[in-house]
This record gives sequence, C-alpha cells and structure tokens, in this order.
Amino acid sequence: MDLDHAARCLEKLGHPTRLRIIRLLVRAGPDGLSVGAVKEHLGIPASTLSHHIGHLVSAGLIGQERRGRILRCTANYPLLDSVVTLLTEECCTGLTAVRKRAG
Amino acid sequence: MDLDHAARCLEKLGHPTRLRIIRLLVRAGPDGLSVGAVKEHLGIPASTLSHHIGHLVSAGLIGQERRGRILRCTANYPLLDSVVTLLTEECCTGLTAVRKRAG
DNA sequence: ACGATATTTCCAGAATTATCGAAATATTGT
DNA sequence: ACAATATTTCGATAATTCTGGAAATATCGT
Repeated sequence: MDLDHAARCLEKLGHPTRLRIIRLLVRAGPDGLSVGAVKEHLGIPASTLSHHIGHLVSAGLIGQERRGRILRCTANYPLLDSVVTLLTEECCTGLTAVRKRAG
Repeated sequence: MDLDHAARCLEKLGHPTRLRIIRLLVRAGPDGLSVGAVKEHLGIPASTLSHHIGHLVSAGLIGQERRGRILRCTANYPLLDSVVTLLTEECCTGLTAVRKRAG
C-alpha cells in the first residue's frame, strides 16, 4: 500500500454515497449485501448506484460474487484496514501519537 | 464527526498531492512547515500548491498562522484522528475487528 | 518609498466526475 | 421460448476539479 494507492482508495471513500455503501457492507458482515438490497437502503436510482459500486470495485474496496440473478457485494476488510493503517502511520504519527503515548 | 463531514475530509485526502502535503505536515510535527517549504519538497508550481492547501484548510485538515512573510501550515491532528476513528468504527467494524479480537 | 520575498487570486482550458433515464444483458423459473 | 427480476451499459448533460501562468497582495528590510 503506497501513498498513491491510498489516495485512490481515499478518493473513492470520499463521496457521501460511496461511504454509505461501504458502511452498509461493513455492517452487513462477511456475507455482504446484494446490489438491490443496497439500493433499497440508499434509495437511489439503479444506474447511479451501479456507477458508484463500479468505483469501489475498481479500487478493490469491495468484491462481488454472482449468485444466480443476484450480485452479492462484500467489503474488502483487509484493504480498508490497510488504508486506515497507512493513514494512521504515515499521516497521523505526529502530536496525536505523542499524546497517546503520554496518556 | 458525521458521515458527510468524514466524506468531505476523505475527498480532500484522496488526492496524491494533498495526501503528500498532509504527510509532510504531520511528519514536520506541531510547528508544521511554511508554504514555501512544502513547495520545495513537492516541486510543484506555487499556484497549484496554493489551491490544494486551500482545499485542506477549507476542510479544516490543516491550520495556518502567519509569521511575517511566511505562512506556516500545521496538520490538524485531532481532526485527522477523528476521520481515522470514524473510518475504523463505522466502516471497519466487521470481520477485521472480529479477527483482531480473536487474535 | 522601494525592492525582494512569500503567497494568493484571477483566469482560462482541459479533464474528470456525477447523475439518471432508457436500452441492453444476464439469470431464473415455467 | 418467454416473462420476470437483477444489474449494467449507453448516452447525454451538468457540475466540479485540476492545472499553472500572470497579476495582485502582503510583509519585510533598507
């Protein structure tokens, strides 16, 4: 996970609708949710949703598996974790870290 | 820190140049760096840099304090921490968290 | 006041992103 | 084969973002 890859992930996460999608899928657990279920939750047009999901898939932030007519989306926990880790280690290792160590 | 605010911050962090700026300032510590110093490090035109810094300031991710001719920029550690925290708690509280607890 | 340094604002063009209806594709059950 | 459901792709428009040269602004030292 280099800085550019992290930036690409953060860019995708940095849209309200997409951040909601990620939150939904994370909360849904390892089984994730179908595209249709996400659509129900967010109440946005199918084509708009499909584009946003496409962004997230292209960045690897979510995975997809077809089960019959339904396309199941799951959060890529390890990648999300990597992004958070990089953000923490590379970009938050200043005063806050010192404070935390100091208690 | 609600989801929309977090999305705004992530959007700003989600650009390679801006993520580099943040990293520089975080590593620079509480005193931060002048705009000129950041420009030296990144090697980009002043106006381009100024725009990016403007983005970060508007999102509150960095602060500025004028000292004579020099404008000192500092990372907003608490805000960065809030973003990471929200991302962790709201969006990474799935399998990864379970794994971590399990060891 | 002036010249030098630091940084922003103005301006414009190119590129990218967001939105969503309509049409297309994929899959299932009958 | 057909109707129904699930999802994507197409196509078009509007909006936003990115970039950087040139000009403007701010501050300092003399």
